[in-house]
Amino acid sequence: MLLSINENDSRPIYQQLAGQVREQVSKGALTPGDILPSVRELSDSLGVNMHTVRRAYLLLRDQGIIDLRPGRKARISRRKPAPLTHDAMTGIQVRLEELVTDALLLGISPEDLVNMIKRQLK
Amino acid sequence: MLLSINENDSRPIYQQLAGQVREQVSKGALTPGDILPSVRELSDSLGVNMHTVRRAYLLLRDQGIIDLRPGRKARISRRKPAPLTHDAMTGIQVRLEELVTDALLLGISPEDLVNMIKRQLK
DNA sequence: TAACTGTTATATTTATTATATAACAGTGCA
DNA sequence: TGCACTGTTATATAATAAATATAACAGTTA
Repeated sequence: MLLSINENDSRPIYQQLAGQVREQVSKGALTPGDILPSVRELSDSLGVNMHTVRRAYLLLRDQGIIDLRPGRKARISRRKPAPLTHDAMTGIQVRLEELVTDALLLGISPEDLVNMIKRQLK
Repeated sequence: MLLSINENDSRPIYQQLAGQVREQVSKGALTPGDILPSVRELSDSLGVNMHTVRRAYLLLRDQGIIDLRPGRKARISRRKPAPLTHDAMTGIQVRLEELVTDALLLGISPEDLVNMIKRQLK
């Protein structure tokens, strides 16, 4: 398990943590049944509040990524992730379009962007 | 001129508006010398506060996209876009990272994003 | 001049993020 | 059976960002 906080990332801590778990699940580094650190354990090691970690876990639970049960540690869920809504899809689409055009304005080609995405996965 | 607010876009209004102007400049729908709506005009038509629109204009001015002079309407700048700075590059990088993880949180894989970029080029 | 323009100033509201403390209830192990 | 862990709930507080509300000032233009 590798979870960390990036100061240069403008997103809130709980979103970073949830994103990292989601990413490791999609990579296969975390598989169904795997146990996550407890909220207190992780918040202590990261130096953040318990509720900040918990919020990440709640987000992951709502997205069907993990299972939470009182008294037990969080586990990667065996359930299938919730289906994607149309609104959520178009929101991402719009942002991607603007990112591509902004990058073009700066002299970054779409190919560069694709490479940046791939580099991000390593 | 077509500027609008997308409820499905999680970014603040002023960032959406600035992004739309940048996009139209890169597409050629707006060219140097073109006049933007006044802050009051645009804020009235969008149903938002004057200062929200102004904030978008200030952002665009700082990016060298538009010229602002007291008493005159905002115009698309004739100046050349600033050369690609390290900060601009990391800005794109950060936005891309945010977009990728936001997409991941929604269940959109990085491969899907790559396909969306490629589809956008056709 | 009059009606527009961007600009500055101040203050308030709202929502989000993160923290701080405390207690409660379920789980699992020695 | 205890006891130390677990998630859970509750409350409250602080800091920040985003957006609004009002008002006034100064430059531009018809």
